[in-house]
Amino acid sequence: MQELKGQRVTNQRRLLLDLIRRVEGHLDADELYRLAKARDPHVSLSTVYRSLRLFKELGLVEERHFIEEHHHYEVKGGIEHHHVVCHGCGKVMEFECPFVERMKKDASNKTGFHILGVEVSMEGYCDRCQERIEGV
Amino acid sequence: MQELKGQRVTNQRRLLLDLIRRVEGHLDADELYRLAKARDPHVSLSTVYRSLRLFKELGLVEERHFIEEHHHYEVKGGIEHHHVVCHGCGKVMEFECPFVERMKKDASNKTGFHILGVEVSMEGYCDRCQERIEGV
DNA sequence: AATGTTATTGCAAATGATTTTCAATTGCAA
DNA sequence: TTGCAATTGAAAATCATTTGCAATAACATT
Repeated sequence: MQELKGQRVTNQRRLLLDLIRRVEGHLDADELYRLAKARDPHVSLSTVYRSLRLFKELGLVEERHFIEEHHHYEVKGGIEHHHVVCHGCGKVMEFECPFVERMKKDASNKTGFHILGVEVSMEGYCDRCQERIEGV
Repeated sequence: MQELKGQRVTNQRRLLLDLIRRVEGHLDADELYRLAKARDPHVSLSTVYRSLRLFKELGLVEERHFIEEHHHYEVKGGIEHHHVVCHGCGKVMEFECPFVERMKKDASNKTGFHILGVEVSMEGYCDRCQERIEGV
């Protein structure tokens, strides 16, 4: 967005980005911190946050807002997908949504916004939790 | 979810729910606190949070997760709608989305989840901010 | 390889949002 | 009107994230 001069490729950044890429799924800052510390015991949590913000600004990772307070991060790129979160156990599943393009146009017409991103998040109960609750 | 015994109808709860209902839009906890304090100077912020949580659990209000850290709340009921948030000025607009039912079925088939809620949130730039940025 | 500049780091303290603790108060059923 | 449990306000605690600052490390230039 701004400040694109002289970013440096540091060990911690390499490590962190590598981890985010390797671990597929939806890491939060703390999980990433723990993983990173396992490999390099003196990375700091601040650096994790700072790097996440940088990666986000550079468009390398995306930030997700699920039910919880804290955020989750995943690599950008690949197929666009969306998320269902289970209220029972917190499980997150991804799915592709064939309607987003149409929704985008539709919403743009209705609101006058120039729309950059669409996030569809659903909540409910995963198959396992349905059984547990309904006692099938 | 649990504990549905003996809830009491107190002045502050009446006041808070009344405010949320009266003020249409997307209040956050702090705005609600300020509004409430204007009418009854000694409501506390804790009570605002406690009441919001209660209302949410009772299904009276819904919690929204926009770009910002803190949450926004709006009365449940009325027509189901979704949100676009402007990156430039933070403006939030609502729109109705004709695809949600289809999306819900589609996602349910794909993931096996029993889906209770769908939230479509879009981000971009509102008409005013588009002009400002593109210098039209 | 040695140097200087400047981005980056780690740590600790600061912040912002929300939750909890606890003693005092209040709603409500008896 | 009494009694008890639910609710409240105020302050402290917690959780997620950010920031200030002095020490360190990257990288371009000698």
